[in-house]
Amino acid sequence: MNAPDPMARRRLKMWVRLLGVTRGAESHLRKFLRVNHATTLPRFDVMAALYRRRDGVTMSELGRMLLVSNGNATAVVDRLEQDGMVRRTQSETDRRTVFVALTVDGLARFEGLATAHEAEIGKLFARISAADLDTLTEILKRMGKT
Amino acid sequence: MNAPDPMARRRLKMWVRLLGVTRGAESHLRKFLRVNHATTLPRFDVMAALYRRRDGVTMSELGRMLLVSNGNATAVVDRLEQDGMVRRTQSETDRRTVFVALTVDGLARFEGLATAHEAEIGKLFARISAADLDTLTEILKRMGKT
DNA sequence: GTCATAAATTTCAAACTTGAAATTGTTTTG
DNA sequence: CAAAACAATTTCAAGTTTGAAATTTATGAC
Repeated sequence: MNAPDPMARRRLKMWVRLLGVTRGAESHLRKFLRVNHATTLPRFDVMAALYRRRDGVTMSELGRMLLVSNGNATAVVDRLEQDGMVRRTQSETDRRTVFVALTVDGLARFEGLATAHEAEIGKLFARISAADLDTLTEILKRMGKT
Repeated sequence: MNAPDPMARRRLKMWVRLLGVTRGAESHLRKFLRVNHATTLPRFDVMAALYRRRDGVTMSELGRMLLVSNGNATAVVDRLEQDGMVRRTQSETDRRTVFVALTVDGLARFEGLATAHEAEIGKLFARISAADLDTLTEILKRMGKT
């Protein structure tokens, strides 16, 4: 019947590991952001994306950067806007498109968060050797190219 | 001011890649399960956990296996139970604990899903060389040991 | 120019997820 | 034994996430 493909099996094992490590780290980060900084991972992710693109991005771009749906982007941006971290601006040239950008407050807030976040990631993955780190990043980079 | 730690910076880059690859793959799988098999990733994950532990597991164990909260486990199991894929049984010896297990239907359903899922993972990661695959799995295995 | 098509965003319902509080049951300790 | 401490699960409110449908605006074909 189903000829068990050994390569597919190995790929599956890899995927299970990948998912496990990622979920574990996400869980840790979520707790870190909540307890130490009264925020959440999705909010942080949105702010990080807006920090990289300081001039502002459209809602669609934002969704694409974070690999989330439009509806999701809308919801998180709504809440960040209510908190004054983020500002929406309608495009002059195309009235369908909306730009989002960090406010001054949002920028200041994010810079604090980013420092703490980077330090926490540093701790979280402290046990990985420099060699493993680079190997891993390289392989992941290759995997990302689709 | 903040002495930028080069190692922490590299760890952050790795994490961003890791998250990107994982989210991309999750997205793909979610769509695959929805379109081709009318189910969802969390449901699949629960069924997979119950398949590995055919005798049944407690709700707590289930949550721990999947790295999700108790509340989450309860909700997904509720829905799977309504669909007849899963059965709850109270423990005889400790009336607080509840065992969950696949029903006969659930088992049959999962076996179909698992085959298709493994094949899809095979396709999804087909471009990774065997060498990269093993290196990656090894590194992830080391990372998981916490 | 009009109309069909496409694009950008929001809205919506349903599902998922979390963490805290509540419930129920067990165990330990004074 | 009584009561405090602990454990397993569920309930709950809030937030996140999805994909589909609706809305608004732009563009291309005729």
